[in-house]
Formats: sequence, C-alpha cells, structure tokens
Amino acid sequence: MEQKQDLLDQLQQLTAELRSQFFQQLGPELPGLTAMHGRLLLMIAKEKGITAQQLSELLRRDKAQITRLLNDLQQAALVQRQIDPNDGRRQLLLLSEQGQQLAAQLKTKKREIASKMLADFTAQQQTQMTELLAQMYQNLVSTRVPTDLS
Amino acid sequence: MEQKQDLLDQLQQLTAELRSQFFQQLGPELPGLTAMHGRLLLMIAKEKGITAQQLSELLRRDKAQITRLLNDLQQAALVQRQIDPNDGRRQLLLLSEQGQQLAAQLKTKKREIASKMLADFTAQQQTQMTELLAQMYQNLVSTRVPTDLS
DNA sequence: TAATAATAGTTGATATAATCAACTTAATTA
DNA sequence: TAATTAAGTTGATTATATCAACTATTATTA
Repeated sequence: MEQKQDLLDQLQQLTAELRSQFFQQLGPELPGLTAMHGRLLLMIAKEKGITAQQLSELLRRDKAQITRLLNDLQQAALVQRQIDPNDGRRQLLLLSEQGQQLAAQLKTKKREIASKMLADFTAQQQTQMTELLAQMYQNLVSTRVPTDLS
Repeated sequence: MEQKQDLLDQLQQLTAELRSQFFQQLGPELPGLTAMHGRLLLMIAKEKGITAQQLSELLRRDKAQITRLLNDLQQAALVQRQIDPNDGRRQLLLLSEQGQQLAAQLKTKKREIASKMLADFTAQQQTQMTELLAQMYQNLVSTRVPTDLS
C-alpha cells in the first residue's frame, strides 16, 4: 500500500533530477533562454509546421505565454512563423538554420542523459520500462474527466 | 537510440499528468494554497521536526521562498514552528491537528491516484518498476557533479 | 448572402512565484 | 573574545503564469 505512493515519489524525484541535469546546466547553449524555450524548440523540431495552439495544448500552457515564448525564439532567430495558406488565422512554426542546429544540440544532450540513466539496462529492460510507463499513463488518462470548458 | 529519448518524454508526460491530477483538482482541499504548499505539508508530515533548510534542499527551492510558504501554512494554522532547543537558529516544523488531517487527506488522494495508475499491475510488476526507477535514479546522480557553491 | 459564432493569435493588466542580496540572530572556531 | 559560519527573514527585483479584452480570419446558419 505504501509502496504505491513511494512509486509516485520516485517518479517525481527522478524527473526532477532529469530536469535539473537537462536544463539547468544548459545555460551556455540557450543564451538568454529558458527551459521552456528549449521544450518549444524541440517540439517544433519534431513537428514542423506545428501551430501555437497545438503547443499550448501539448505543454498545457496559456496560449498568451506561448506567444511570448515564440516571440523570444523568433527574436533570437531560431524560429520563423509562416501564415498557414489554408487558414489565415494560424501560423506554421518552423526552425531556422540556427534553430535546427540548436535543436540538434539539445537532442544530443538529451540522448547523453538518457544513455547515462540507462547505462546498465538491457534492451529488454528498456522495452519493458517503456511498456510499463505507457500502461501507467493509459490508466491515468483513461478514467480522467475530460477537461471542462465551462 | 531514439527509444531512450522517448523514454525521457514518457517520464515527463507521465509526471505531468500525475501533477495535474494530484494538484489541480486539489483546490477544494487546499483553500488558498498551492501545490508547493501541499508538498511542504506532506514532507513535514513524513519527517516531523524537519527544518526549513532541509526542505529547501530537498525541494531545491530558495530558502526565502520556503520561509514564505511556511508563513502561509502557519497563517492557515496548519504548521507550527518551534525553536530547536539544541540550536536556537533553526526551528523544528510540526503539523497542527488540522495540518495532520489535511496531510492525511492528501496522502489518501495520492494513494487513490497511485492505485488508479497501477490498477492492473501485479505485485511483481510494481516491485520491478520500483527497482528499475531506483536504478535509473542511481545512474543519474552517481556521475553528477556536486552542486557548485562558487 | 448577411449576420453570427467560433478559432488563432496578440496585447495589457495583474497575480504568482522564483531569485538575489542584505540583514538578524545564534552557534562555531580560532 | 573576535571572527566566521549557518538558519532564517525581509525587501527589491525579475521572471512566469493567468485572465480578459481585442483583432483578424474562418465557419456556421438563418
């Protein structure tokens, strides 16, 4: 019974450490930018042409905040905004050359940390871990009350 | 290779969902208080007589911030501060009656969420999960550069 | 088609939280 | 005892998040 709770603590502790290692010592590569900027960058890298609205949902952040973060990234010449030809309201987000380079650096850093974390794991253990995590997430969201927009 | 990275994302996603479920729908039970207040409360409940300094380290938060959060909790009559008889600088933190009740409620909520998350897990799988997470954390911190206090 | 509603994004005001430096008091140590 | 260190507090500043109002565009519908 207690064990289940401890597992939550473990998860929290682990991700806190991950965040710390990934983002805090990241200053030099993100000049004047924050962890959240980095996350945006990576998401845009992964989904070219993603919109601010989608980012807002995925990151569970206010869209106003997203706008401001994107402003910063654009000012730093890391991302570009293009009005969607099919829908003049939304704008497609793309990485500039520099943005792509930086995103690649961040990905590398991520890979390093992941490797360190999973240093002595067998491929089987990794797969297992992935499956268990997926299952846990599924269990959590499956019974979730849909977000209320009253 | 990509799989390792995805595992990081999975962890992040999972804990984001956990935080969301645990803290956001927690408003009614923490009147006027935040998630961080809740974390403090639970930590004090777990370690009676813990000090602000220790909380600051454990939560990786500025001690000024801890002071302010504790002020709120004290104002809400949830915690009490007692000067350590062995060291007049530090103060031992304790929960009031109400504080203990609230902490118990939070623990219950936590247990519920954990149960939901692990609904279809065997005891063996849980143990396994715990071990894997512990190992991952160990790997991460073992090579960590000690926090620099320059 | 004209009017209305809904959506994407921006802006401004405000609230909340984190950070840094200075300070007080108490303990340690030289 | 004097100087140093540690715990905690306070004030000022900065960074972040949040909310509401607003523009421009698309979708709906009467």
